[in-house]
Amino acid sequence: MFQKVKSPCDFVADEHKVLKFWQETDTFEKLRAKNRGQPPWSFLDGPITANNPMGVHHAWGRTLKDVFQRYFAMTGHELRYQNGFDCQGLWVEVEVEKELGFTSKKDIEEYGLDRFVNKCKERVRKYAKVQTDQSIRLGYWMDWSDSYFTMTDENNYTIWSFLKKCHDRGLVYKGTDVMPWCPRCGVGLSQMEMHEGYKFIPHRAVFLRLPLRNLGPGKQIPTGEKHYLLIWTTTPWTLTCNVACAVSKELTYLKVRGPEGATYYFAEGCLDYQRLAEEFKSKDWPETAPKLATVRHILEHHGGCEILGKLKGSELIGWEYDGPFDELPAQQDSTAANTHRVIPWEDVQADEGSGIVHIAPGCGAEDHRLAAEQGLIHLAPLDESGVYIEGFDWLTGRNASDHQVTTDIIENLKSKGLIVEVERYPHRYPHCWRCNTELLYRLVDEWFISMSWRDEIMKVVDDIHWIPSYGRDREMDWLGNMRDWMISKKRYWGLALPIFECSCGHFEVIGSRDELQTRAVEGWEQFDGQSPHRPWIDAIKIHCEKCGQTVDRIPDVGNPWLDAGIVPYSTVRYNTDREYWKKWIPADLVLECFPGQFRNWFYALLAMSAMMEGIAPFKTLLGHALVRDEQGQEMHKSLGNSIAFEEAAEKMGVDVMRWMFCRQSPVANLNFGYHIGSQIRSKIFNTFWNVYAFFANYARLDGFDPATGAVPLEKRQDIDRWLLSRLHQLTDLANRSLADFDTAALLRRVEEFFEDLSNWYVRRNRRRFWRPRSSDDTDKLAAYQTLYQTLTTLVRLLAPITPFVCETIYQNLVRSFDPDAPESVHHCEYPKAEDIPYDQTVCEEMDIIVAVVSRALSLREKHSLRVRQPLTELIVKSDDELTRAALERFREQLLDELNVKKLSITSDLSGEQEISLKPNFKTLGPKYHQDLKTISAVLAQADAAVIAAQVEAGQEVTLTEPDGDKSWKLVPEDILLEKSWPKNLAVAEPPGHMVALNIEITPELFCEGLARDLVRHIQQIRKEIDLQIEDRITTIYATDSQKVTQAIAEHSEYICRETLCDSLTAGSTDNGKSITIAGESVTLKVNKA
RNA sequence: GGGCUCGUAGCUCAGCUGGUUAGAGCGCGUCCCUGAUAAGGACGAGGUCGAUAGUUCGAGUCUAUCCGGGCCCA
Repeated sequence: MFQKVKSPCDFVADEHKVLKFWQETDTFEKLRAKNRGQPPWSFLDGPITANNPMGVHHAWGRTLKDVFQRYFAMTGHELRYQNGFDCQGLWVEVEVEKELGFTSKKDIEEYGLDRFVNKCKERVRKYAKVQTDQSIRLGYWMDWSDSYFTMTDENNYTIWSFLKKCHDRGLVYKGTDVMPWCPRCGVGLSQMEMHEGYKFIPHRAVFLRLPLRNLGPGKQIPTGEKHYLLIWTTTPWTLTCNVACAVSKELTYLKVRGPEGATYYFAEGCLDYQRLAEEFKSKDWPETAPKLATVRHILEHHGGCEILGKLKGSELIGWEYDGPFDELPAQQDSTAANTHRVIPWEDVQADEGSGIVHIAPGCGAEDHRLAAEQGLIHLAPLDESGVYIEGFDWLTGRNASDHQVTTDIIENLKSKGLIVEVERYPHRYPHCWRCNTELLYRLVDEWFISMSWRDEIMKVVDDIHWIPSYGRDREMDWLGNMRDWMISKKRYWGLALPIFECSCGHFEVIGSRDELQTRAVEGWEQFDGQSPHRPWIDAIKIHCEKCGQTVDRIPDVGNPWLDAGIVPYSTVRYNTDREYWKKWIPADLVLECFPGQFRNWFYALLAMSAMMEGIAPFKTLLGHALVRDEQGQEMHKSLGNSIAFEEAAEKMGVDVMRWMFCRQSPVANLNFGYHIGSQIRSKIFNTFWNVYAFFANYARLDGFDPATGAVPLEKRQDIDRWLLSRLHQLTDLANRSLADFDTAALLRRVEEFFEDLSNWYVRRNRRRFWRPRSSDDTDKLAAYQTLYQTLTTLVRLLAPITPFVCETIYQNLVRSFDPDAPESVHHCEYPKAEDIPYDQTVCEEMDIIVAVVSRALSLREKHSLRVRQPLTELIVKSDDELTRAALERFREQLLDELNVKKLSITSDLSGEQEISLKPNFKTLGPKYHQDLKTISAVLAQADAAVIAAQVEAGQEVTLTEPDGDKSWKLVPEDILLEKSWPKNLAVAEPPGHMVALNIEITPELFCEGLARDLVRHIQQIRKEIDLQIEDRITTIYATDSQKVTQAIAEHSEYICRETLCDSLTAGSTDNGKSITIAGESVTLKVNKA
């Protein structure tokens, strides 16, 4: 027996009940047991950073992961269900530092590396637990006792083996690069970290002039003349390390007589370039910065700007000049001071600045690269804290980020006569996302993996099915453009890079713990028993195989994407059980948030797997976009628009949340919020639930038994076959879309299906369920069985998407009757289309019926005819065989739905039209002059149908004066036909089905309409006084209306039958309800019988 | 500067390999329906489908160029 179903449903409360049910009955474990030994379906989870509670944005990916895992479980596959936690890296360090109130690396070192690293591990474990609990709440079915952690020994040592492979191929090297550096934290920042901290702020920028020593080798400057390169920079502190100036060979440069009558060189395009003109208009422009002047204005302001000539950039190459700080020991000792010259660089533009770019290879990433190409000297001026090192004279010991230093540098340049202009220049400048310090660019030694073998990685990209397909192009673009992989980070909590570098220049990479033990000559005792992390591993020393010296490990830790990239190996028993590994890798699916991962996880996965085995470690990659707030703004805690996962789960329910994620196209950002959530709940969930409640409650009253033999299809109604056909189509689509990882396509169709189910099938068939109990009511049984099959199929079909509500319904509809049925809906087989009957014609015909109904309702609407008012006739014009068949088949449905007495189908409606004839005065006038009046009169009297037929046939029309003998021969153009529909006919013209409704209301029809109105109001009163569906009543009415009295007299039997009324009598209606129906007043009093 | 992507109603978005009259939800207005309904339905207003050119019998859809937004790389 079904449990009574309450409506509306408290979905959130039910979710908690289901969670408890799953836990108490070990549903998940039983599912795994059931599928053990089935063909594998392999999902590889990208590790989530276990550093904070997960947010609603994580729930998107996790929902999709769960959906596909559940689908493949229901289609009979064995799965691994392994979740992953990302553990190591600066993210965690930063949070632990915050917890401990640390502000610098020094604080960590003083606190003790071992304690600090243990704190990091602790934090990871803590948030792994939090995220696990949150995921369980989401309904994410994973083996939570078996999550992998990237900080495990297995993970770290497997990375070692990867690094060793790289080293064996000669790909590991120590290099120097200029990177953004936080002088306060003493650490370089990766590109990703940079994103957080850009701010639009003004800095002092300078135009300065550098005196030319010559105009190329052997070309002296004429005696008495002064020639200058005009250059511009926003970072005056880097001028100390200038070694060259770059120009574009293609650009045109000007030779200009400028301030002090000297000659200046700069790019032509810069002369009148409107610098930051757009930005100046924006709201972000800092008040402290005035509008920028053009180069022409600056020069004119300082003494003139007279163009002397033009030359190609290529002509400037090789010119030598005096650097701005040649007197510094660093410049002298490195010989940079003697080598300042103009070099070519294709990236130089003629817009901002002067088109001549100051190059300081130790202070800028691009400068550094250019210098490497051109063999320039590097000057690296800063130490870890951003302080000038030895060799910079008066600057040594001072901090480059100190604004006073900038001031002093500018003063120094002024005193040398090199400054042309100082300005406040607003630009987007990176800041440390942790401490807000302005970043500097600093030359540092780091460890790299050469990407000279990138073609090997690119080769596996095409073994992957990318969803969306442009993912492939994005990844290829990255692989083609990426630079060597910087794998080191000068921090504490992370992979210990197994690199031992000897002072003799030789370095080795250790590939395993065993190898480390074999090679260790010192420190093994301290290390043994610890995880391979700092500081314990730092104790180990080996002997250099070249020179025999005792060697330390380099202190750096690894790039965290190494940790995540190795998981297709480290977590799938690559090192211990190769058969097992082969069973699960390549994985069938990887599913992550797209942005960022092309250069992060996807890249690391592909690169590492290409190196390890030369394969792509997964077959399909599904990427999804970002979660935004309801307005489409990024969610930020600081903006107050972010929604915590728990809050959303308890407020909207996770099934609703999952629906929201699944109906979204993964390509587009998702606008997440409660309005959208409640819309989904009311539109989707309430509809589904109400159909279910309707079914269950009536089935319960009627004692419907699902085990009763099925009514044969041919004995069911067409509308039953139609609903099942729709269900067949939906099931077919569901299998195809889920196998294609396309939930959005499925849910759009499910939403349409709910519409069909609720607003058509149930609405149209309500009366079949209401009929009193009788043992041989096959039609009623057919209705129950049809709806039962539909609902029990739906819960299985939607179980992967909304596992909670489907479980609730399944338990009541299936398990309450059949204890042998699978214990959970998630143990069921996924529905198959071929198990559900399909009749294409009935679907097509129903579409026609719905369209005709819509047109007819529209006619009622236009003529203000409520549907309760019966009408005599509906006429549909159609020559189409299918349409005619549809109308015949669903004749009764149409009559009932539209409340009309009769349906006529015709191939020609024009016979209904009234035709009137009008003389065409324009053509008749010139021909008949004074007869015109008579002709008009005769025409008005004539048989319009006959004449119209002649006119339409293009025939001549003869008009004869009735009482005279005059006649006229008119050509068709002389007569204008005006067609109109008779007053009693409302007609919907094409396009669309042509439908006519007879809108004449006879007194009998009016009475009948009143009776229906009365029924409606009595039903409303029943509801208001809280009667049960099966309660009987007595009704008393009072009215002055003749028409109402008549309606009741004529239709009392009908009214009583519909309202379960035992007596309907006129009388006193104290406390009755007064209503107005069709303009007539009546008071009703209803009592329980 | 290069790569990718997006541009459809006031807002959020559908629109498959080109094919009748470009759709839905929300919002707005006017009605209607309701013993499954904290619901629902109909109608209306609201669109140069970013622009231009091309291919085609036919372009929201394909091509090119441009404009605008986003992401990535430089």
